[in-house]
Amino acid sequence: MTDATDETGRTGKPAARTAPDVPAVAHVPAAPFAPDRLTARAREIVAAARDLLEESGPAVLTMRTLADRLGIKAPSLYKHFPDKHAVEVELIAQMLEESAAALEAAESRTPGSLEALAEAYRTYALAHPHLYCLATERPLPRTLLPAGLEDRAALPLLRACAGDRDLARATWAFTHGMVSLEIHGRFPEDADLDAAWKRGLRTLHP
Amino acid sequence: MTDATDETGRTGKPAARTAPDVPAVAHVPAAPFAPDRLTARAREIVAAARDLLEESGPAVLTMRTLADRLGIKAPSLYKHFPDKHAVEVELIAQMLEESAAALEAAESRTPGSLEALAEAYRTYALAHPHLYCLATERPLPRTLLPAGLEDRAALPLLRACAGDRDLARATWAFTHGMVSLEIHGRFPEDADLDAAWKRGLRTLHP
DNA sequence: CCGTCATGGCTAACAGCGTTAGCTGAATTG
DNA sequence: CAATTCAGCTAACGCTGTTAGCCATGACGG
Repeated sequence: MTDATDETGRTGKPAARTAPDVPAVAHVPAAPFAPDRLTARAREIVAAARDLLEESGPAVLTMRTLADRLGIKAPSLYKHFPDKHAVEVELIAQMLEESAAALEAAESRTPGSLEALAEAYRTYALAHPHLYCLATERPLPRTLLPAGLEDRAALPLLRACAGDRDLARATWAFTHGMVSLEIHGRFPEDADLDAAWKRGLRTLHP
Repeated sequence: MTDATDETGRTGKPAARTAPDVPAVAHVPAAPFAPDRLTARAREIVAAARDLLEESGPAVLTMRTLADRLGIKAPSLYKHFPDKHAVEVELIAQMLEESAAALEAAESRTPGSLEALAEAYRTYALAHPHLYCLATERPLPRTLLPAGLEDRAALPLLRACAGDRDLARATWAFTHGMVSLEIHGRFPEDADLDAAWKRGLRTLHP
């Protein structure tokens, strides 16, 4: 569990009195989401990286193939990012941002519905499996992410759980576990996953 | 989702009439578990690989460092395994075997207890996080694994769910999700994970 | 208008990765 | 004793992320 390269962060929040101190309204865009986070060229690079990742998987997302796709040479990428990890961080931020948006949309379509949130989560993850795994199968680079993004991604589910953090975490674990096992093909081929989803959601939210 | 290197397998079993056609007794060692699966030297190599992985993580598990630890040169490893993936497959098999054993032990200690199974699962995974991730975050190399091992690892939970496959899958997803998120430090630092585990297990098995 | 400087490309190179080819000495076997 | 297999070795290839250092372009201040 000692992987060295890690982030510890998670700034304060006064420790939370398990009761709902959760904002009741959705769509407060938590952080202003600085648009000058990246230069225009850097955004192009991230876009190309994302195409590459989603099309062909992480093994193909290489500084050289990435540069190729942009018509430049690999070392030039280092004029825009300090290292490969930094462009991966941007991809992780995109995934967080988009899945938060997907959850917020589901919430405003069907307020309070856990099923709607779960469906949105599953749909987004399965539509972007490589991106989902990239963002999910390593420690969160919290200190490098836009402020508030992690919380924003978590809030819709917490709201649907009426502020019950334990239930929200258990539900998140269930949905993440289903998606993760599904993406990696760990269920038997003939497994009825829709039924497993329904079963899990029904027992978690009776 | 097209990762090329994959295994499709999952040999037959006549499709299962959702009802418990599950063996009622534990500890039937499903497959004879051929001890000549590997030569003695190959087993030494796998043991060294495992030490390396568990001590220092996947980035350090390199053909060269592995050879170093054995006092030989990297190319010599290819006299014993066709490639690196083949030694990883052995590590995956070890993880499956050991976690199956841990679940079977918990089952025979406290028959029918989901809590006991979940605790055994969580304890094993957190004791071997790198191994757990290695075995879990890629498609199962089913065709290369000892026959019956995957099923054996799944059976205790299926028994505790009285043969209800949907419930067993939902529960597996929950436990895997909790462990995965915990290993990668995705929960807030101050999160009470014991409470989340209890909450999830209680609602899944009232 | 001209010098200065930042920007964003480039080539060459390094260390480390998985892996292959081909050699060699020791042990086993017919 | 000859032949063969085993298990090590060195050298090398193509790939990876990354660094150093060079050069053209364009913006800007005096």
